[in-house]
Amino acid sequence: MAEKSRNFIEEIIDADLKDGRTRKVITRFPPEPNGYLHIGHAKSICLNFGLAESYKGYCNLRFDDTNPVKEDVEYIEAIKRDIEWLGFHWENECYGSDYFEFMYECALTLVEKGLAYVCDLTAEEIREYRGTLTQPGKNSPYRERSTEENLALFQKMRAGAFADGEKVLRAKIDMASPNLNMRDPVIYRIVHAPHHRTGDAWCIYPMYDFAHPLEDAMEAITHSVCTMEFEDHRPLYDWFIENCDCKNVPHQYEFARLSLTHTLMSKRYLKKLVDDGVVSGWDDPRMPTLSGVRRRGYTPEAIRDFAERIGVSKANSEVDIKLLEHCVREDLNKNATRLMGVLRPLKLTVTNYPEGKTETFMAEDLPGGEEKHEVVFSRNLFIEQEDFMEVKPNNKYFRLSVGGEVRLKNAYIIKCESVVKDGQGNITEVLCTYDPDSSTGGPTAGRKVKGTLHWAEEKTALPATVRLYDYLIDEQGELNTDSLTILNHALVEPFAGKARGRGRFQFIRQGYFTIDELDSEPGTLVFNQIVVLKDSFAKTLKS
RNA sequence: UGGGGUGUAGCCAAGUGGUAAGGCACGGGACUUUGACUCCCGCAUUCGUAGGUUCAAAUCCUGCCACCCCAGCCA
Repeated sequence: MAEKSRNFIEEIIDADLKDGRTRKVITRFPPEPNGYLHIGHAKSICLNFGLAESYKGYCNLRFDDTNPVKEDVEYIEAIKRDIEWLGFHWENECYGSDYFEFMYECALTLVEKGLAYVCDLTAEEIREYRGTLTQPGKNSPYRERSTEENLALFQKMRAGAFADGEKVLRAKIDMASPNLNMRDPVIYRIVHAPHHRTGDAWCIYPMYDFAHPLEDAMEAITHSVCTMEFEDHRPLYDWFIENCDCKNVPHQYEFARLSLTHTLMSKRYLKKLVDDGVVSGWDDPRMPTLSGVRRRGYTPEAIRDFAERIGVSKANSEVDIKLLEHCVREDLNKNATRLMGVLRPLKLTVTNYPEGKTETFMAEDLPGGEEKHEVVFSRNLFIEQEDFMEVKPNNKYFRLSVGGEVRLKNAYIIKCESVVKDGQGNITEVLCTYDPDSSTGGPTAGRKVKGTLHWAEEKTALPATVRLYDYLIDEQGELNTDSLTILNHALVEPFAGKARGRGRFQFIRQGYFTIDELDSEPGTLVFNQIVVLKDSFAKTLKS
């Protein structure tokens, strides 16, 4: 049995700790409050909070709210709820906007050092001056303004003297750098829009590249872990830390973001699904959001286990969603209360069982477990339509057919004697006899029969609405609107009533059904079916 | 065709000069009052590729190939 290997970031930290560069590990999880967290964020959350946990440091939750037009307080609460649900605790709840004054001071420092200037070029002109991937850019005509003029102009920007887009503050670095991020990046832009936290206190807002390192420095972050696309922003990150004379020197490290097969995770698409009404909201059980999979019955333990298993590396990869499903099943299998349920009821009458008689059997909550609940048996039952065929198709058929025997789980072995049909020839009822000695502990309890069926008793079973969330995309890769939501009625054992709102249970064979904790509709169950958003659907959204 | 990054099994991923961990998936078998679970067994003579160094290379060197990211006043 091999030891759990350390990921490359842990090795960096080990080295930093060893040679004294770091005394206490401080990380941060810095979402922009512009959408809900999804499984991809879970990887980052587990990494950042997990690192802090295992090195006995701490992790801050920081809302990177430097762009007022995209952000909203609605998302802040949702994000906090999801992180807590995953089981992590932040040391400090921070906001980039809390540091606006500090960032402004830093910008002033850069201006005073001659390392930043106010530029009057339009957005289009800046793009033209930036050059291309293969050609160097050229200097802005405003690049050589005097420090005094820059100071005055920047202060006027803050004071609201200019309209949106009229001027920007830029870092003076190198317009010929092969790294486009270093070609005099914009660090402040004018946005006359109310900010969800600072209101109209500001009309200039710092850009990510400028704000992020300063936020990290402000919070004494030691290891600023982000995704690969920021790798070539690192020289800029270091440039700001150095030139703004930061006391704390954080370092940025990058890892590959999570990509899952059959799943779309960009906020842009998820937001479109919500805005277009394709789903009922960010927490629709078909969504790959944390709030969505939570409603689908995923557990935080399963997600954390998944994050652990996929590892952390720099290789861009696509993880098979089967691994996520495996983690969920494994956790559910250990902890999910077992109940029986019948989705599409087919009447079953035990003809040799006395009318009016009932018996109570004990059913294990978990296989082999101590906890049990009662199930009532009588002459009048229901089984799943799918579990019956008048004529068995072959010898690999494990369910009930005329002349065949099966066990009703937790109860008796029954034999199908005949069926009742309606005028159209549809089977409306199955007539069976039972073996009175075959219940648990009985003389013939050990008899081997082909299969075991779930069942529900006519009078004691609870009706419930089961919502089957099916694939958004059919096998041909086309959007199948008919399958979006299928409502079914089901009968479940009385125990379901007690479990409602907290329990999870395994249902029938293939899937896990969970009790929807967030749905207000009583007795609503959600079929644990993963949402599939195939590439073709991504194309549909793009067009 | 500028810069940055990544290539180990169908999918992730360890491995840091001493002869390819582990998980998922998959296949076979045992067990079973869930066709589930559990338990066994199998699954890379080879690490993108071509050379080189070495007693020894996935690991070091050189060339080549493939894929990802960057030209927002988004993050």
